[in-house]
Order: sequence, then C-alpha cells, then structure tokens
Amino acid sequence: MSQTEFYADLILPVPLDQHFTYRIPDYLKNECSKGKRAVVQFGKKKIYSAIIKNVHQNCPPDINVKDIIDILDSTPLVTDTQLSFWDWMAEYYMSTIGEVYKAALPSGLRLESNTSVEYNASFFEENELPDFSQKESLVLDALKPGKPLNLEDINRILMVKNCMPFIKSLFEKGTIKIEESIEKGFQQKTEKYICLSLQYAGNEKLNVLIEKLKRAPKQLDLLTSYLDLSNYEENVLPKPISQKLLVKKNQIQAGILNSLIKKGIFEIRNENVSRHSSTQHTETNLLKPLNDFQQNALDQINTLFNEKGTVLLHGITSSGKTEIYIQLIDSYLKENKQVLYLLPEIALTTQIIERLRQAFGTKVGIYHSKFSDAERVETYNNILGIDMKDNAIPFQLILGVRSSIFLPFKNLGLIIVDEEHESSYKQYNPSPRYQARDSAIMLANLSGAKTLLGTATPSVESFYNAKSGKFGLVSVNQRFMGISLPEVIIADVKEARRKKQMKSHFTPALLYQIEIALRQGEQVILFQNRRGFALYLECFECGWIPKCKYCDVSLTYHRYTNQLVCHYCGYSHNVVDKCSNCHSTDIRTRGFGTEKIEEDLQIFFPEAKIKRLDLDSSRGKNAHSSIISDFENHRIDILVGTQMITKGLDFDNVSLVGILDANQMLNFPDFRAYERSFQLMAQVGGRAGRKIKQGKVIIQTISSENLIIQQVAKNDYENMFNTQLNERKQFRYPPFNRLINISLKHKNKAILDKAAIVYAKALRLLPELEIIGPEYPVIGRIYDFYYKNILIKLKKVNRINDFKKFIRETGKQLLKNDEFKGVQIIYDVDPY
DNA sequence: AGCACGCCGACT
DNA sequence: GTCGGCGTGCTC
Repeated sequence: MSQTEFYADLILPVPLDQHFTYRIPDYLKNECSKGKRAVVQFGKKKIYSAIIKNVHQNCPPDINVKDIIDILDSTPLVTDTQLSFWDWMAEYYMSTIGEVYKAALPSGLRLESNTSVEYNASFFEENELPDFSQKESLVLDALKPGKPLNLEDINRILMVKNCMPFIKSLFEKGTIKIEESIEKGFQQKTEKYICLSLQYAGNEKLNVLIEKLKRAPKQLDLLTSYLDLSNYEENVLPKPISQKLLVKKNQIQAGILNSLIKKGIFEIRNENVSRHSSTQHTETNLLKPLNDFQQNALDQINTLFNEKGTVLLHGITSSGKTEIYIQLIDSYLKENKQVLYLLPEIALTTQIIERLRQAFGTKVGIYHSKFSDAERVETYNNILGIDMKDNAIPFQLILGVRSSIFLPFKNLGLIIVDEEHESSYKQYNPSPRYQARDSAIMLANLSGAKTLLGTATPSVESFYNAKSGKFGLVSVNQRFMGISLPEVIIADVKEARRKKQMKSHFTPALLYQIEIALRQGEQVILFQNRRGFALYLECFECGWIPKCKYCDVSLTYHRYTNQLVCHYCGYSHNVVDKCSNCHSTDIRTRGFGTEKIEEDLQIFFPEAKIKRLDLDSSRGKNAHSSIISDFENHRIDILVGTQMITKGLDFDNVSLVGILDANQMLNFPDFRAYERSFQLMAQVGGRAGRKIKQGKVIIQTISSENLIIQQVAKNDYENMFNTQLNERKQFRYPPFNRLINISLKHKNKAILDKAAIVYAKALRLLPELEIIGPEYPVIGRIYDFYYKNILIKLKKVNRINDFKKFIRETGKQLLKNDEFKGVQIIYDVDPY
C-alpha cells in the first residue's frame, strides 16, 4: 500500500487547453516514458492513444484518476524536440496542445475507438421476444446477419441524427452487445516471397534436386534464377525473393512456379515490405557544377550560417537556385545530417522531385498530401529510424509540404523553405493556424539547425528581417546561362475598350503576340487568377442571382455536373431555370473562368492546340502531370491556367506569358494585396523565355499607371519593397506590428453583435493593443453561422505571449456571461 | 471535439 | 406516451 504510485501527464487529441493525468499501473511502470503512446479511456467510453508528456509521482487532488490501459511503443514516437516544438506552437498560435498533436501525427499513428454494436444471438435463444419499437426492429434486422455496425451506419439506416436512445434501449433489454473497438491504424504492407524449402538446402541435396529437375527444364531455369537472385550460399539460410521479381525476371507463367511450390521445393511466405521502395532509383549523385555566381552565393550562405541561424536567398527567376540548394544539401548529407526541403503544395511537382532524386537517389523521402496515410506512417517511422524493412533506406532528405515540419527528425542540420513568400505555408483550418516558414525557423532553433529561405520575390517580412540583420541576405541577380529577363508589355484594357478593340477578354496586343509566338512554333502560357472568376447564374431581367441557403455567397455554376454549388459549405442545388424574384426564364451564366478563356481562344486560333490547367482539369491522380508533360513535349501550344502553372515548372519553349486581368488581384481587400500581385506577376512572368531567347510578358490591366504594375514591368523588387514597407509602417502592419485576428461566430446575429462589441471593449482596456472592429467579414454568414471579426495590432513585439494570455482570458470571461453562451471564438495569429 | 443528460415541443 | 431537437456541462 505504501508503495509509491506513478502518474503520467498525457496529451490527448482533443481541443482542450490542458493535459490529463493518468495512473501508471504496476505492469506498465517499466515501459512508461516520455514520447511514447499510452492507450487510455477518456470520458465515458472513448479510447484514445495519448502522448506521454512526463512521468511523475504527484497524484492530482480531487480527481478520480484513471489507469493507463496500455503502452504502444517500445521506443518514443515523439522526440523531446518535437514536444518542445508542439508546446511552442500551441502557445504561439493560440491553439491547444491536443490540436497540435492531431496535426502533427499521421492519423494511422493515432488510435481512436469507435462504438460498434453487435447482435446478441444467445439472448434470443434463451428469452422470449420482448416488444420492440419500429426503429428498434430496424436496427435488429440490420444486425442480424451477425455483422457488427458502427453508430454512423445505424444513423444512416434509421435516417436519424443520433441513434443512441434506441441503442441504449436495445442494450438494456439485452438484445445487443456494445463494444468499443479500436480501428486498425497502420497496417503493414506485405508481399509474397519465394524461398527455397529447407529440406533442399545444402549442396548435396540441391544437386540431387537439380538432377531430378532436368526433365522439367523450365522449372530448372526458375530454380537457377532463384539461386542466382538470392546469392545462394551453402550453410546460409536461403534468402526469400519477391515473387513479383522472380516472375518478372523469368517471364514465366504462374503454373511453373506453382508446380515447384506444390512439389515442396519452394515455399511461399508473406513478408512486410516498404511502400516506398517501388521506385528503384539508383543514386547517380548527379551534381551539376555551379557557375561562378552560383558558387559565390553558396559560399556566402555558408559564411553567413556561421553567425546567423537563418539566411534569405533572393535569386531572380531562372537564377538556378535549385542547384545551389542541391550543393548545400549535399554538404549537410555528407556530415550525416538530415535535411528538410519545404515546398508549397502546388510547387511539389515531378520536375523538382526528379531533379532531387537524380542527385540523392533513394535518400529522398517525399511527404505530401497525395500520399496515403499508410505511406505517411512509413515515412514517419523511417525518419524516426524504427520499424525499417530490409528493402528500405533511411531518408536523409525530406521533400515535403508544410506539415512535414512535424516529422521526427533526430539529426536535423538544415531546413530549406523554397518559395518562402507563398501564402500556402499558412494553415488556416483546422487549428493550429501555423505559418510553416516561421515555424520551421523555430524548429531549426530547437534542433540546432540552419534555415535557408529561398525565393525570387521575398515576402516583405522576410526581406525586412534580412535588411535589418536578423537574417543573412544573399542575392543572385543573374539568370542561368545569361538569358535576359522577359520584356514586359502593359496592355491597357480601358483604352482598348474605349476604342472597341477588345475581343472577348483579349486586347489586340495580346492576340497579336500570341499570333507571332504560334507562327514561330513557340508556346504560350495564359494566366487567369481563379479568384472571383467562378461562373454563376444571373437573371437577365432583374439581376437576381441564386445564393446559398446557408451562406452569404452566390452559388457557383459547375458545368460538368450541371449544378449550383456553394464553395463555402458544399451545399448544392439543381440549376434554376426560372428567376425566383421576377419569374423570368431568361437566366444566363456570368463571370468567366479558364474554361471560357479556353473556348474563346479556340475561336481566334482554330489551329492551335489549347489546354487548361486548373483544379477542375487536373482532378485525377495523373491528370496534372500528363498535362504538364504534354506541354513540355509541345503537344499543346497554349496553356491556360491558374496559380498552378506559376510554381516549380520550367518550360523551355515558352516565349510568351499573358496575364489576363491584373486588376483582379490588385483590388483584393487585404494589406498584402499589392505585395502578392507583384509576386504573382513576377513569378508568372518568370515562366517566359527560360532558355534560348528573351521572352515576353503581357499584362492586361485597366489601371496601367498603377505603381505595382509599373514595378513589375521594371522588375523592381526593391522599389516595391520600399513602398510597401512604408505603407506597413504607416498603417502599423507587420513587420512593425503583430496581427491577431479574432473571429466570433454564432447562429444568432444579435447575440453575436453584442458579444463582439463587449469583447472589443474589454480588449481596448489594454493600451498596447490597437483594436480594429468589430467588423463584418467579406462573407458575413457561412453554414448558417454569422461571423464578426476583431483585428488586433500589437504595438510591442516583446511580451507577446502575455498579451495572448490576456486576450484568451478575456475571451473566456466573455463566454462565461450567460448572454453569450454558445458564441465561438477563433484566434488566428499572424493571419494571411 | 465527443458524448450524456435533460428539458421541451410535435407527432401517432 | 414516444421521438427528436437542441442547449449545457464534463472529460484525468
């Protein structure tokens, strides 16, 4: 009794801002340690795997402490560095540790129980039939085949939202069994392997066998091939060989192999294999030699790393940044350090993957949302160095999207954040709303690693940090092979309209340049920013537009399904043929997307092969890369695309890039709109004339005198930076002030309005906080919830976490007020 | 977030 | 009387 009890503080995958303490039963005492997963019951029934944060002997007072059920890992799954990183992230981004846990581990490593319901056959054998309600009978009928169902299935069968009352009643009668079953998370992948039976192992026995098989030459061939592949040696256990490989090598029919198995010469067994090894890349270590200015940049980076943790590489498009990265990566790998190479989702294309595989072969691991969860678990385990298959090679270089900052590096030396300015590094939903670039710098700090930010168009924040000495700065102003930057032509849409020269959405200047390019056998890219270009329906008589039932947005018309869809909540509606305002039947489509551009363009250039690249046209797994390769191989003349075409793609034969409407992005109500427009236009323009000759960029705009347009035309990044920095300073935006956006949401507009006013008023008590709002967001209602925003500009950059605490506490106080019960508060730190 | 409990209106 | 909808409170 007097024996000391041990307890563990656990991180549970729930959005609560605290850890939970469980007792460690005696039989688990030796296995319980920081970073492993513990299986626990949380609440009345749910079972979760939780991460052990620490082990101690302090029994929490006044709490009925539960026992840990089991420990899943023999070695920690989460490193100490990761745990510190999680803590930092939860605090900095005002999220909870449980939410960070959910974001950080692939779901295959997070167990969660599900309630499953089973038919209790023995009850019916022993008892008389009790009375059942209609719904209860339905449930029993569905369960009768002996197949257990989960609650969602039963909800669907009964067509109700919550089937629990019926299940409970059935359970009390004894007719069903309720169980908490844990879904199999990660499953090993197995493959059939062929192995020589032990009874034939040994030279003598083998020779007898070979003699016997002489009458079946095909079978003999297969046996010899096996012995070859397995490097057969006497006195060594015969090595299993993949059946796939054996069959492929010999080009035989399954029958030959089967007869050898039937004779007991071969045995078949299932072996765990890696999901990654299918790509059999040999490491060619193809490092292209750097030219002088690349080498110079690399030297500068290395020198700066001696004194700075972070360096910004500002290299114009086509300056060959990738080759600089590769040399840098190589030097870290040679020191046996791990390297993380971050890319925005859209830039993680086959082109860049291929280049890195050429250089580093099988050491490259990819972490991407297109991979299955099982593959992600394998990558995670591989980096952790556990559970390795013999055909797997430890990844030294990880090429990944923003979530790869959560991988369990143990020996991280370098993080590269490519296209550093990309806004997709910021996660918005779900929480944690983290900026992967900024978090990567923090991770590097915690790991003793360096960070290299790379881009042709740095974010104002990063460039400011570099200028002010917080980061090192390295600039490359020459293009690879000395090709000059494209010539930028501004096409004035306003003037063309006045002269009635516009054809569809094209200025005469653009059409003329396309014509010339096509005639010379060159390719063209047309860029259409997607935002605001969705098709919608409009009544031609009265201007009525079909809107979403639950959100304050117009419904988008989807041609391929012939449906109206809300892009915010997913609500869909059949196409209306009658105006619900004036009953006119003259309903027309409005707005235009890439689809429309593609169509119209075909009219002007009937001979040209035109394709578009956007979310819709690249839906399938390979659709995207097949369009890209078609374009690369000049099976397409004109490619019309959205953001997707701007990143990580190099096309040699593109001489003209057209930006169809520059104003769309300039007029976006956001303090970063100008910066983003510059970045986007510069990046798109950078696709022109990457090899051979100077390219052309045409920007169609109605405001040709706009400063940003002029700066893009002159490719004057520094000028853009200076004007933007001035504005940021004047209006107290980052990097001078920190922003925190608070979103309040509630079903009742009046309650929401009042809550927002009260919250804002309470926040204004702190003079360091500049409070903007509350204001309605652009979309005032989504999914039947009203929204209101409060923006905080933090004047002082130090003590920031104290202010966050105050903001959060004030929010908690607000929700305690009976009037405001049910109001939800969403914090977004450093919003984008 | 789940999940249970409890109160209230709307059906057979 | 069921049934089904929320609003509310708790989770070691």
